[in-house]
Amino acid sequence: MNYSKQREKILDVLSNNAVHPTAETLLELLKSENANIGFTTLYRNLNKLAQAGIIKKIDGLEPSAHFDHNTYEHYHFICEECGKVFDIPADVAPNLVKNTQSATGFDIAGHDIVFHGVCTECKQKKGE
Amino acid sequence: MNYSKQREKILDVLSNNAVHPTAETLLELLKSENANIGFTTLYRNLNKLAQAGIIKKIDGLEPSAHFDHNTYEHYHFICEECGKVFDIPADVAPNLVKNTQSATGFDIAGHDIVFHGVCTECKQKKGE
DNA sequence: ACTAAAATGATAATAGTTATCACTTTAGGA
DNA sequence: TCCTAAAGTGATAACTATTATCATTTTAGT
Repeated sequence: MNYSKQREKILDVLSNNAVHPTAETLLELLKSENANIGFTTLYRNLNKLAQAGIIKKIDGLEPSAHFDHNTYEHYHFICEECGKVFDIPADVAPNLVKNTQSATGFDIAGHDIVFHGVCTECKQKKGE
Repeated sequence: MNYSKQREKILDVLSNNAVHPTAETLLELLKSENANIGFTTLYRNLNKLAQAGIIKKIDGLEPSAHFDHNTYEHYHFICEECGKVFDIPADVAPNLVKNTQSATGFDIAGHDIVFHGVCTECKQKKGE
């Protein structure tokens, strides 16, 4: 990754504004500091930095929502190879809501855990 | 919520295809069963059913991604009132990845927990 | 059956993001 | 220091997933 003035500025603004901005918010922040960076460049650099592990991207891991007939509590795993979504039993995270509620004092209405990685089947295929 | 032929069919297909389909996949499934339901109707009903708690919507809870300079492990809480994102310490879910890995055998490359609800500040405002 | 409320679906619009591509910048030799 | 290939930029267009609009149809209770 070569140096670029723009990327440095983006990282700088991001470091000094740890408020989990969206790309849009970042664009405004950059503009207010007279750094007119095109949104293409912003998106490109955010993705590049996230891929390099320098920043973290918080999202649903996928653009489109999935729908589920099972409304009992459970979580999800999205396979990066085949794109399939698997159910994860809720007991992998016991007392999660209780712990979080007492740690923060927030009213928690709901939550989702999304894992991503490689499922058993695709793991085997890759090993072949 | 009044009865509708279309909604019944959507629920039917969803129940018999517990593979967490996206709206697009559902549309294809419906078409393959000769139920030509417009995508507007599909989206409307999926949202309606999710709101009624009959099905579950799996997504990132927000359309746009947020970026975070802190790459240490932590989770997120999105306030439904003010839209702010708060950090949640990782220790609310001890051994989460280990538990999930041993429960499934999948290779877990990463995960995210997103809580939603009402933050302390907005809770107070609502109480006033 | 009559009617108001609810639902449909075609069309258009929107949001957030990625693709394209001509131009510019960077970085490491010769 | 200058040359060049690789990397980066940014304007424009495109794309994907989803919601808004609204005339038409269906539902359900008198």
